[in-house]
Amino acid sequence: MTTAALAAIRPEPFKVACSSCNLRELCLPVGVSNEQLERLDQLVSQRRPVNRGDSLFRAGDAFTSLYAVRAGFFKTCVASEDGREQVTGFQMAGEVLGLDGIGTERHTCDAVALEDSQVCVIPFQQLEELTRELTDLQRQFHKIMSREIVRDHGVMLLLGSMRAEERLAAFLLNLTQRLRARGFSASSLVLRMTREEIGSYLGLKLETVSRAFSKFQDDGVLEVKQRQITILDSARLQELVGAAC
Amino acid sequence: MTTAALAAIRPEPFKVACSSCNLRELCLPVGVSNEQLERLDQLVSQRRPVNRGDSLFRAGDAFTSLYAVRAGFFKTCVASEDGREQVTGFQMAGEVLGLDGIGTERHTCDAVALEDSQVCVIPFQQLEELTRELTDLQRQFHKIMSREIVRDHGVMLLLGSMRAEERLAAFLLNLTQRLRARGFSASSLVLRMTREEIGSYLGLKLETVSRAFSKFQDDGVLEVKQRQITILDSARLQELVGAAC
DNA sequence: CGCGAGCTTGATGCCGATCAATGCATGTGG
DNA sequence: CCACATGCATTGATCGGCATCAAGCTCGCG
Repeated sequence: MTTAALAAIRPEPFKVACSSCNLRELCLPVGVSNEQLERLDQLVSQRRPVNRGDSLFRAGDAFTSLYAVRAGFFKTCVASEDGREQVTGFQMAGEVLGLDGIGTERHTCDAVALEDSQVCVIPFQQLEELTRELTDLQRQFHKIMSREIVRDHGVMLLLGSMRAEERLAAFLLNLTQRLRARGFSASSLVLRMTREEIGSYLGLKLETVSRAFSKFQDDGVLEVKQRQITILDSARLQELVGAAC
Repeated sequence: MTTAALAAIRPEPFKVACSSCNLRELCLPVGVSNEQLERLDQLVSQRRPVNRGDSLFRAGDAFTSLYAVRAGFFKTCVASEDGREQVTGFQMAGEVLGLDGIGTERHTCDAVALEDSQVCVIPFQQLEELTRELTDLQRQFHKIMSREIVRDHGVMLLLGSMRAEERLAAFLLNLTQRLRARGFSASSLVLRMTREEIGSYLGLKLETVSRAFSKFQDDGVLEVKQRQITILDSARLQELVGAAC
């Protein structure tokens, strides 16, 4: 039996190839033609597993690569000198980690896996080289960076001008929207992060997050069972968020 | 008399050329060699004045160009659907505006001049083409985007975990640091924005900003005369900010 | 000079932080 | 298998920082 036939029977469980990745419509390859994708496949040849609780990189680490979340869930957080910590984002499949490191060639935040995860390693210097040749890839890379900036502005609006329940509502709607784009239910989700992590992201204490969840449950907007959330009244959740998130 | 001689006597007051711009060590040309700079000069051929109070672009406008602040001072702000507004940044000479528009090909925030200003217009599509050829330019462009992301993370930390006086201290130190990089005094500055705009940026009401200024003055940290600020005790200001900004 | 935008300062109230106790799920060793 | 520890979440009571409301003040400008 040929190796090709063998591969057909028992394919590599996680073949490292953007061209055959089911996330390619959400990730770096968006808009890149199939023949050009082969070039990207050569570049993104390495996978790296990250266990729950482990960090993919830490603030201060030398920057060499970007990472695309292949499976799992991450948080990124920055710390101030006196130890205060701020979660700056949560990343799910298809999203890119490490953009913060380009500017100074050192990472400026920690990226921590919130469940057992796997990332695709994208060596940055080679990516820059390839984007010089593949204009579609260049365009998509620039869009990813720009959207990160726009996302951050949305969080600044949230932190600067919304009240606790509005923040939580905006957070939940953002999560479900991203989950829906990945084919998951729009009304049922399992939180991968603790109340404390949600609070840090939203500029609230964990007790306040918990109270807001309880309030939403009392009002019939959500059903909350620990980290299992069901959205009962999506319209009301929308109303609670006056913001453009 | 030749035109060259004429030009020597009465040069164009604002020649549009990165190669002869005194901001080139802060702006897009950082790290770009002199011969390559000529290519950039061809691209950045247009200046645009923006009067105080006018906007350079607004949320929803089609995105075509980036803008480098040549002279003056800007704020960028996003608005939520229900009218709440959040200042997302203040930009001074050498800083780049418009990065938010790349992702969706529409601007997502307003950029408003806080004093009579002038920007260099950088047509984005042509910039992308040029970065494919000039690796130093590409590198610098990516760094500028990345630093914007890192800056935003710093603001998120500030908004999420600092108290009023800490926020104002961090804001002032950030401003003076950027002014110093432009050759201005590290201890004396004139604010170009109102208390309300500072408050919006810092997630505070204008009264709180005003009180924090008064407190700093009472404590001998600052001298405050309307918008004329003198820093008397820079070390104490640093202490007030535990953060890594 | 008088107007108005922006700033300061005071009095009061509320939202979310803080402190504290309990509940609940998971895991571990006796 | 149960007892207990541990981590996370919920809920209540109290407190404090900042928002809000309100009144004057300053300065530039027509």
